[in-house]
Amino acid sequence: MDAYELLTRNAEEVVTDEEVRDLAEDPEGKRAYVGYEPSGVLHLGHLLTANKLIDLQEAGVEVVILLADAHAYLNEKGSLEEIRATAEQMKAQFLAYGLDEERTEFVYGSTFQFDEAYTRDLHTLEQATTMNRAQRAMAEIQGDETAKVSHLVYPLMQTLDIEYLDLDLAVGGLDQRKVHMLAREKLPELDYEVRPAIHTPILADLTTGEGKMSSSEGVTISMEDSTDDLEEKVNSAYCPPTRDPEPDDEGNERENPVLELFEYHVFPRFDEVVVERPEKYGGDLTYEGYEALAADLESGELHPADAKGTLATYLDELIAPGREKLREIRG
RNA sequence: CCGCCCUUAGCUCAGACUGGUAGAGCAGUCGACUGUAGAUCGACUUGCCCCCCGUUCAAAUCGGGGAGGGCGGACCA
Repeated sequence: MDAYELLTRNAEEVVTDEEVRDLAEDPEGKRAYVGYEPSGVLHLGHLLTANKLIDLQEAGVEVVILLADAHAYLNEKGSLEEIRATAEQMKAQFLAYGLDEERTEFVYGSTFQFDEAYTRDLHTLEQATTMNRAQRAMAEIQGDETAKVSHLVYPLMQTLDIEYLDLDLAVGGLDQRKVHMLAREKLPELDYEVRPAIHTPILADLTTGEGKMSSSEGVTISMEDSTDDLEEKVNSAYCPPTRDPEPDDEGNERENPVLELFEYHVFPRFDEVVVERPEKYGGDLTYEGYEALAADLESGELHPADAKGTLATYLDELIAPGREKLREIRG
């Protein structure tokens, strides 16, 4: 797989394609980042962007993971001390998941975001940004909480992080899109360079196929899940035998979350997927890519129940090292 | 600083005027049906009624105080 393909595969959006093509010409030594609010337990949402980071490393790009302790503080996730403790757990889980320790730089936001130069730039950016714009950028991240001044500062800091971490590329879920667009617009106003962004999709809710998987309620698969938890959660997933399900009665678009998990979590990490099936149902099946599996589900060759069992097995394998790490950390 | 409105189940809200220890829809859980899930049937669960004090035989409801949230307070009309 060539560098451009590694950078863009499974991406929902690439901004801009020309800039990323340029980057792919000579990826060695270039720097890309994702910022995460520290969390004690990684879930599939984190792992989806981590998959992209693994792709980037394979293409020769240096990866920076911003452990965004100051951002989490702004977002009222606890004291800086508490936040840093969970950040350490997060770091350990990322490495267990498969990020290359030699090529991954973990940076605490608080180590540079309180510096004088940064703070001055932040205030300049505050002058250059309307409240309306900052709030719109933050809306996806903020959720239902009442808007505070901290919520307006939050995306402005993300904008500056891209400059201060000396990056060539910003990576994030599609929920980060407005923040990255704000950054692309504002960085030149401070005489800094524009950087491209790559956005991963937001996967559908497991049980309904609608909306987002980790939208507050809903079932989330995380590093904490036992093998049994995984089986139970995957088994209860919405899974019609098709890749584009009909909208529900209220007209909401639906995806097939089981197929999405195969596409975005399983196939990027495994060259071959084996469906173990009793003779009664036709015996084992082997897939080397997502398309073939999706086509078989669509045709009826692969029954959803067998797809689910297989999915749970592979997700379990992906999560196992992180789960073990968590167990160690917690004693 | 001043004024008005809101706070009841996980969510959206009814009930308050005319005190009698709470309801609906959605969600959720469990069965039936499908070799998955959903849909569809059938059953079930859910509450410091924001907090404190007071009135009362009795307070979600009335009175006082407080907290959290929303909105308004130039000019013109």
